[in-house]
Amino acid sequence: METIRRQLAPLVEGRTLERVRILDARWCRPLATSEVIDALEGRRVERLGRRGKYLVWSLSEDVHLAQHLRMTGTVLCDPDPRQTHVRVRIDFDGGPPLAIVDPRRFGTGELLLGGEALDAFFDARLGLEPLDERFTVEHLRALARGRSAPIKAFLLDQRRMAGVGNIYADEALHRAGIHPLRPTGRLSAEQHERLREAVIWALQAGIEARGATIDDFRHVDGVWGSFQDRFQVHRREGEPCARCGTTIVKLVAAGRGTYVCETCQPPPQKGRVKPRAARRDDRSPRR
DNA sequence: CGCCCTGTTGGGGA
DNA sequence: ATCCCCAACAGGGC
Repeated sequence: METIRRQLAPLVEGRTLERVRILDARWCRPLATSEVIDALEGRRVERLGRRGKYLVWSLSEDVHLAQHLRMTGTVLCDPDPRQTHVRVRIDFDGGPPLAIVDPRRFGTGELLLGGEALDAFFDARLGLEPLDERFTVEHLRALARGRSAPIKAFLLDQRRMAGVGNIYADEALHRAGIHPLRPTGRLSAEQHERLREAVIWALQAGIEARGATIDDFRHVDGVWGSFQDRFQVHRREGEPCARCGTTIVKLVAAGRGTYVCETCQPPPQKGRVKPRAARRDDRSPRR
């Protein structure tokens, strides 16, 4: 399987889930597998969509399934019977069956009854997507104001902006010339502008490298590798920075392996922090 | 061969 | 608000 809109959606939209087998009880926790199966079987797929890193199955009678593939999940169409790590199997009223395959078993499927429950689920988890036209520099600055967390943690927090993963964060920070450990709230206005541009650039570069669209997932056999070749810093420890030649180093930020050119991305000052007078316009940031 | 570390993610508890 | 660890497995280095 390659994509949501282009391949998977045409395959499943309009079809009825005839039989759903959940082979891994953890997939739909905390609900029981029987509960989820009962809610899904016999319903028609109205639309297969995407929100952030979630794949969203919208079924008849306003029933929704928010599926996340996490690290190692894939959706396979008409899988080999010997396929390992099959966690969910779906048979339709016609067309090939689907298998949700996930060696590491991090993937999840959340049953959401009604559009309100669906929106509440995502409102609690996802911010605007960087490619959303509403994601302006002003929006970014408002989100960043007053935050002390490292900018990399900020980028990875899906509640602030949705859809940016570890690789995109590294690539964007390198392009913007910002060190991943810089405190989010201390970036200049110009850095916010550069960062916004860089995140959008990184997402579009990834999309283009795979010949994909924004609604496509990365779980495509053989396509992921071609994207890796384009990384500027991610997983390039010990290699020279393409821009300045400095050796790329690896560190940990936000609990994730993080790659950086410390010439292009100057580290924040270490040691004690200078005491700062309280700022006048210290309004509490939204939410 | 075994042990240890790492990882395309997100949540819960400290 | 932030940080750390955890989920469960495969693959690579030693």
